[in-house]
Amino acid sequence: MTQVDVSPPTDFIREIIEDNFKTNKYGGRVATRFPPEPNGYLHIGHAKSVCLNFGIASQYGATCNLRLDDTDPSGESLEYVESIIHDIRWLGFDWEDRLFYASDYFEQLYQFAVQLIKAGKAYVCSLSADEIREYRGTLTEPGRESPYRKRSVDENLDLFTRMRAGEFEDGTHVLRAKINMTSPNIVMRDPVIYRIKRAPHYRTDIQWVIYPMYDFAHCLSDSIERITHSICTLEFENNRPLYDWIVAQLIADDRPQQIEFARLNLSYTILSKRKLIELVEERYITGWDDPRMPTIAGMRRRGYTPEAIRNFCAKIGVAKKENLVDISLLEYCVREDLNERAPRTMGVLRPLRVVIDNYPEGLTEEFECANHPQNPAMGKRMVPFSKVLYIERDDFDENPPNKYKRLGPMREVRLRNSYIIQYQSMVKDEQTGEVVELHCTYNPQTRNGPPSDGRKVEGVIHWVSANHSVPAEVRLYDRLFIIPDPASVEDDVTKYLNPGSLETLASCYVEVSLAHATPGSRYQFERLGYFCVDSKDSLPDKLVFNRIVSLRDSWGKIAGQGKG
RNA sequence: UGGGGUGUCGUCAAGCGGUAAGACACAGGCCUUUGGAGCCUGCAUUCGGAGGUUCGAAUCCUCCCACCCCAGCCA
Repeated sequence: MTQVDVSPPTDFIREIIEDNFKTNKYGGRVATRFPPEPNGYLHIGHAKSVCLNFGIASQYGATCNLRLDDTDPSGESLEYVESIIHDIRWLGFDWEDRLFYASDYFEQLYQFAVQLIKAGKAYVCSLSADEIREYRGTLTEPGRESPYRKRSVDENLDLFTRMRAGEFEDGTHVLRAKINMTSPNIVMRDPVIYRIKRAPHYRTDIQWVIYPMYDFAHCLSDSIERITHSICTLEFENNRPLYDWIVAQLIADDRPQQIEFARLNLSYTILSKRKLIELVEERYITGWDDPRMPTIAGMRRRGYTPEAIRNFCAKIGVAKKENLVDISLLEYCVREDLNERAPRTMGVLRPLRVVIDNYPEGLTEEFECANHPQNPAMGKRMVPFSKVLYIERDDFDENPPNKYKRLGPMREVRLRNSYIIQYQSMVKDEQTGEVVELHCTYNPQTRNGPPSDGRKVEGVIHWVSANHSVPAEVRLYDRLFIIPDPASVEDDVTKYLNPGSLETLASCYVEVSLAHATPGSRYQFERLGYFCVDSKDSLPDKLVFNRIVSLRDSWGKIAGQGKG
């Protein structure tokens, strides 16, 4: 299978790395890391960062560590760690034996803090949280120095030791870096670097009651791991001076450099962990792996491939500009990949019964069908044909609109991989007027070609033999939100959830070859889209398919409204 | 009104002083037993705006404008 071309992407980060090679910074060494906090599932935005960090590592023959940034016990859990590990592996990346946890560094980090105190660069502040906020000043007014700022090194050491020993309640003391309360950058106004938090940590349990803050832990974790390029998102730009300050106090050489890039925003969805958690907890969707979710788990269950996601990440590029990537690009990448690898099959989602009047009663023919018309290597399968069939309701119209190429009164149409049939009559429900059955005739000569008189039959529709197909449930998914940029709404974003994001069709029929389709396997239902056997709900005797993505539908555009 | 960033096609995004890549989307057309796939064509005289430097500027300078981030003991 020819791999989608992913020519080595070039971006400003790789430029920096290559500049570093020229100046011999880090001695030609490159080391990156992907540092998620285990307080939620990874989503497509994380995938961008994963691809960036691991991609750079493999491109330069370097390493990328996986580091769980678990410095705040509230909200972090093993479940999230496991999901993160699983998702990154599934995406196709490997960190070998370099799985690290910030919590593994707690002792070292503590010692670094002691070092800072001894250097007179940190102090224990006993102001309340509210007071610290007041002293911090505002965006336009400078802050004021804490009355505790002048504590002696010995007193600070004593207090910090006792903080660790658990002598104090939450919030009574913090350790602060002594930098500059009048800095125009608020981050530099004596930032808190340690807080007391009597909460059990999912890994260290109750061993610690003080935890380092991100700004302190992250740069030093990077240093401990000898990371060279610490890539993070734009909102940390203000924190970079602090990153550099801490590292400058404590690390002798090969100090890591932080580089910020713009996080991914995807249209019609939301990539804020906080909001995603809300969707899960408030049950707006079924869980982190709901196929409508932009999470890796959700996309995996939906049927997206790692290749498609990686290719998407390569296509969107890396820059510093805030962006809103059109979700149609993701869908394009999914189709591009699935078009190559998904075997073709036939399935009827909204069945309409068709009786072939002149077809022998009780006869069953087996037609050999290509699994992939453009790729003979994918082989063939047998598809049974008989007198009673199901076709898609959409493929018959009592009053065909202009340009409609499918079946209608007095029309004929090609059954995909089979005969041309001709309309004879229809049966309607007396109550509703709904068409419930069609009667057609077939032309036995047209199995493998056009009618003998050379008539051209344009329409081709898919079908399934009523007695030889298997019932299935099909879940049709659509974008999660009805507005292009749900992330930008001020009020309750759940108001903009797409009520039609899931449509369940319980009475579908798929061809017999699918009877033993295994969970997670993907197929194209010809003319409809790509479908994946649901890995959670599908059973051998009750198949459930997720629609991964529809096929491009140029008729839907002409008709004005694409239907499932 | 402080500081830090960013502004190139509808959406991403190249471009790094020599006269606007590419992709998605969109619009036409060809082909077709998937209205799929594939193929072809079109799609920024202009780079947030205004000045300036230069033979030449999206790229350099000046001023202006817009948007994003920062006042968690979150990350």
